[in-house]
Amino acid sequence: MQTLETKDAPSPFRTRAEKMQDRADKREAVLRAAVRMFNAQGFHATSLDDVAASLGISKPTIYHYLGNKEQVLIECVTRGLEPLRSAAEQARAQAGSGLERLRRFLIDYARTNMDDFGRCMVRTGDELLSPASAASIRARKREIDATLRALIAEGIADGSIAPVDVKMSAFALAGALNWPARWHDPAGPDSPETIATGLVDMLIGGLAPR
Amino acid sequence: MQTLETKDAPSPFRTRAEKMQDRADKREAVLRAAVRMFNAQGFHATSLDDVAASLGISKPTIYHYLGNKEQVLIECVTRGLEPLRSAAEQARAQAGSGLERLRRFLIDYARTNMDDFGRCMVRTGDELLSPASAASIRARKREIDATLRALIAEGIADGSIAPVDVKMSAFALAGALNWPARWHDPAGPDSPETIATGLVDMLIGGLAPR
DNA sequence: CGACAAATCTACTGGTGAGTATATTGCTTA
DNA sequence: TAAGCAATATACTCACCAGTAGATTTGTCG
Repeated sequence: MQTLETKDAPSPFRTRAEKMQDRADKREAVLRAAVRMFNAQGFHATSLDDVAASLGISKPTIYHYLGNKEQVLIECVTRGLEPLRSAAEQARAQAGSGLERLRRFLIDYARTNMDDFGRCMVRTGDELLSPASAASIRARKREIDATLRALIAEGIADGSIAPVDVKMSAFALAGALNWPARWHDPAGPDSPETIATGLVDMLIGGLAPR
Repeated sequence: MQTLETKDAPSPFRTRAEKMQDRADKREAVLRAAVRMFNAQGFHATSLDDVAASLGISKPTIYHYLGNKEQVLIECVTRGLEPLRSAAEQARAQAGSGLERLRRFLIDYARTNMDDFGRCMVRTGDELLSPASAASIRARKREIDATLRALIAEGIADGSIAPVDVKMSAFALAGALNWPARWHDPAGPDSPETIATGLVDMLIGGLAPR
């Protein structure tokens, strides 16, 4: 296998690695196109013919790369979930008070929910998936939720968080930070960063004056 | 028109008023059946044949009462929206500090979002409706949001609410209180009442210790 | 009574969209 | 060079479902 590559004169003969990369890139492009259309029109209202047309390819090509329509959706949701899983992992490993770690996590959580895959993940209810896939996705979401609750509980234990009801607070936080998946306009004036910190600071501080 | 009615021996001959009531009852039954199925399986995945079958009637009967499928959905959303509009009206008219009035409103808001029509209203995005209907629904939702923001602003003005960012707080509150439309299980242990007050109190108090 | 309207059915049409069968082209490898 | 595989297309099939046509029943009103 020729590992030497001429950088400035790209050969039209692709190595095996390059071809795998090509394939991955095309898969990726299909997913990006699909997720945008799912977010804009909804899953059921988006046909794979439409997705294919938007890329200038034909439907069987999508089947070649992704198997079937549900797979396309599952892959989109999975990609939306992954950064959350990773943020949760980090949060659990980090040092600092419960509140500090929670705040960091919540901001990541909110930011992630505003990108294409995150929005799709939030908006995809169980009813769109086969029972088996729905269960698997639910399980992964439950892990995120478990981390959220653990961070709240730790904050309460170390005194950095008030003695709130853990379950209720977790629901309130998740709801407030999932909601932008519905309304956020990437073309709007507020960046995801600004929105994320704005929402989180309000949730931490509450409405009542101190 | 015979206004005399024998209470204990109901006649099989219906008056005009009774017949109008009959008609309204049937419309209502169709909507209840439809909204349940929309919530359980999604709008696109629910056929009117299914809805009809669940009532032991046939599809043309639904068309007789409601025109077409979009009308069914619009009617469901409208019914979900009405209690919110009414709660907003009340809140604007009431006396008390901004925070007190806001709290009352938020609890009504949360409760409403957990009944069948409320859930449907929250979950029905613009993409399911024709542009015209979507615009009309959006306008009504904007009014609710305007009330929410006004109450927050008044609370800030009278000192019962901390000087938060009004827009951000409104989004956070709405998101947290809409979220139960996704996860609340009417058969679960917590009553809508309990959940509503739990969420609202957490949002008012915040996470940070006082 | 006879005409009309309300309520309801069965049986259809027409469109859409997921998924497939099959052909073609060109690269890779024995 | 022949076999095989990857990538892609065209052109289908099949199921489902919104919406409609038209018949039927029944109660109402002139």
